[in-house]
Formats: sequence, structure tokens, C-alpha cells
Amino acid sequence: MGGGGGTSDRILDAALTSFGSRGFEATSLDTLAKQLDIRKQTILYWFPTKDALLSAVIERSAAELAQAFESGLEGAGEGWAKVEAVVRAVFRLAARRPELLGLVREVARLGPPPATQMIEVLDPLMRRASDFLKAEMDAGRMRRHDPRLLLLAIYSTVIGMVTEVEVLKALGEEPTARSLVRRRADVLELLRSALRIEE
Amino acid sequence: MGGGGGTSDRILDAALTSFGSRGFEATSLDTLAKQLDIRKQTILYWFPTKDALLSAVIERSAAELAQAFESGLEGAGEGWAKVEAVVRAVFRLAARRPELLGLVREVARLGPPPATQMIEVLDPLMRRASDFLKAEMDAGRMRRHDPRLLLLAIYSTVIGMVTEVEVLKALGEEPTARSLVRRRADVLELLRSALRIEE
DNA sequence: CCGCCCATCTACCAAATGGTAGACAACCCC
DNA sequence: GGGGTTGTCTACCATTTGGTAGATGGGCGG
Repeated sequence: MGGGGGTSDRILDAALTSFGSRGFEATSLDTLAKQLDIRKQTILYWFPTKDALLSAVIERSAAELAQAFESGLEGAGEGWAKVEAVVRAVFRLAARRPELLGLVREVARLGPPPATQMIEVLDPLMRRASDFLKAEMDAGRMRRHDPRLLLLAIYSTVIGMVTEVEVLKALGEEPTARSLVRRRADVLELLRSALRIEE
Repeated sequence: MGGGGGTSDRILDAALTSFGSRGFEATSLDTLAKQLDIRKQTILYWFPTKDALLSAVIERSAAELAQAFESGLEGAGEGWAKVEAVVRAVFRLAARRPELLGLVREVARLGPPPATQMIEVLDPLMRRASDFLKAEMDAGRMRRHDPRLLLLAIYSTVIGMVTEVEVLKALGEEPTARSLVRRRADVLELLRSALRIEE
């Protein structure tokens, strides 16, 4: 399968981009095919249904996301440094592969079964993150919150700051690389304050 | 128009709910009609096209949102009290009319022209909010941030905490009224820390 | 009482969409 | 050299979808 894999990988790339930016339902097999200069029957040769294509996109993307989180955690210290490392990793991903984060939003919007599939892959990481936050709070190195709700808040803030392009423009900011850097700084500042222990 | 308005209002209600939860493209005129026990031609009698229906839904929703924000601002004091009042108003809305916030997300996702339409209505409020935050920072009553990015962060966090139901469930929390109260408390705590001036 | 208007419907249309079946060419291996 | 496999295509199908045109019945006003 490695030989002809060029086409199926190109299909997955195009599908990821379109699903993550235009949405799953707004993306037709014909428009994807047109972008790739192939026929939709070729897509259906590699992926028997449109849902199967989505499933393959999610599988690959979830793996890539998990890898990005893992690499963000490598070398990270404790407490805030670790949170910062992960947030920076997500922003790096946003810079290189914005469609991935767009897909995360889209899949969450679609609900089960796509959302379930994505979550099954990311769940171990989410549990580790939650456990880590709880341990830091128990050790008194981080202000006490419900770790799960804190995770949701972090997720919401980070993903929103990265993907809510229309709202960003409405606020007078263009979605440039420079703006992304500033948004990252803001998110880190906000989260650092929220997590800090104060006397 | 008041006489026959029963049907067109019911259409708008059903459309809001479906657009806000399933998405615009995933909602067909036929399925909306079925829910209302009418024919899609009846929908097209009141709204000439599906896009016109969306536009009408946005117009009504944006007005309702603006009103909720305004009412949140009434009676509010200064600084943090004002931010808290607005956040509480949004959570009240989330409890009563969750589909409204779902629509906000969906419209932002769709981009122009729907996003432009929504933003045109909310822009004056966003400017007031931004100006307010800037004035508070200038007066030294609030930690200094870029007011526009802070607004985006607040928007992202609040909307995410309210609407990211799949992620919430993945974190082991059911989207109940009780959970909404706890999420509100968390968001307020997080934002309060972020905005606090510290010595 | 009748005509007009409104609101809902039936019938229909064209295009889009996801999908199936088989043709065909290139390549590889026996 | 021929048969089989792979990957791409054409042709086609059924259903869905957004929309149009005109029929119909109820209600209201002159």
C-alpha cells in the first residue's frame, strides 16, 4: 500500500484542510476531488465512504496532536513550566498546522461518533494533564481549582485564541504570525495569573 | 405581520435551535419543516431562501444577545464588578437559551457574510467593552493587557466553557445546570486572577 | 354573498451529493 | 507474453436539497 500511498495521503491532507476550515458537511467529495485534480471515485477507492474519510483524518490528526502534546511535555519542568510548555506546543502547532486545531473544533461540534474517536486518542493525555494539575495543587505549587474544569478552561481559551479568526478580526486584529505571538503571550499571562499561588 | 407571525416565529425558533446545535449546512429545510409539522414551502413563504432564514435568525439573536449584555451591565459598578456582571449575564443566557450561544459559535465558524452580520450588531458593545477595559487599566484598577486580546480571551473562555459539551463530557463532567454553576465560578475565578492588580 | 388576500399545500424542477459498477491502462511477476 | 493487480476513470444511480409555480381553503371586508 506504500506505493500508491501518495494519493491517499494527498486526499487526507486536502480533507483535513477543508474539514477544519469549511466544515465537514460543507465539504463535498466533488470539491475535494477538484482541488486534487482527481475524480471523487478515486477518493472513494481509497476511502469507501465520506464518513470513513473523516474517520481516517481524525485518526491521523489525533496521533499528530498527541505527539505535539508529548513533545511539549518533554524536557518540561514542574508546575507552571509544564503548563507553559504545553501551551507553547499548541501555539507552535497553530503556526505550522492551523488546520489541525480547526479540525479539533469541528469534530467537537459534530459530536459522536467523530468526537468519541478523537477523544479516545486524547483521553490518556487529558487524564495525565488532569492528574498533573491535581498533584501540583495538592503539593501547594498551584492555586486550587477543579482540575477538570481548569483543563476545559485552558482548552477553551487556547483553542479560541487560536481559531476564532472572525472574532479576532472584529476586534481589529489581523490573524498574522505576529498576532499569534502576541496572543500566545496573552494566554500565558492570563493562565499564569490564574494558576499562581498568592500569599 | 403580527397575525400570521405565529408560524414565522416558530420557524425562527426551530431554525435557531438546529443551526446552533447541528449546524447550518447539516440542517435542511425539510428536516426543519418536519419538526414543525409543516412543509418546507411554508418556510419558503416566510423566508425566500435558506440564507434569508439564517439572516433573520441572526438578526433576532444578535438583538437578544445585545440585550442580555446590556442588562448585565445595568447596575454594575466599576472594574471587576462590571466584568463579573457581564460574565454572569452570559451564563444566565447559557442556562435559559443555550442555543443562542451555540449560534454565536456557528456563525463565527461560517465566516462572512453571516459573521459580518452578527458582528455589526455586537460591534458597538465590543467597542464599549474594549474602551472600558482600557480605561480601567489606565486608571490602575486592572492589570494591563491588550484590551482587544483580553476580550478575545474572555470571549473564548466563556463561550468554550458554555458550549464545548463534548470536551466537558470527555473530562468526566455532565453538562447539567449544577455543572454550569461550577463552570461559572471557575471562569470568574480565573478571570479575576488574570485581571487583578498585584503588589 | 362574493371577491380578494393570506397562508398552506401539492407537484414539480434542476442541481448537488454520496455512492456503485465496470472499463481501461500501466506495471509486475511467473 | 499473458494474466493479475492496482489505481484511475467514465457512466450511471438514487436520494437529497433548495427552490418555483400554481392550487386550495379559510377568513375577512365591502
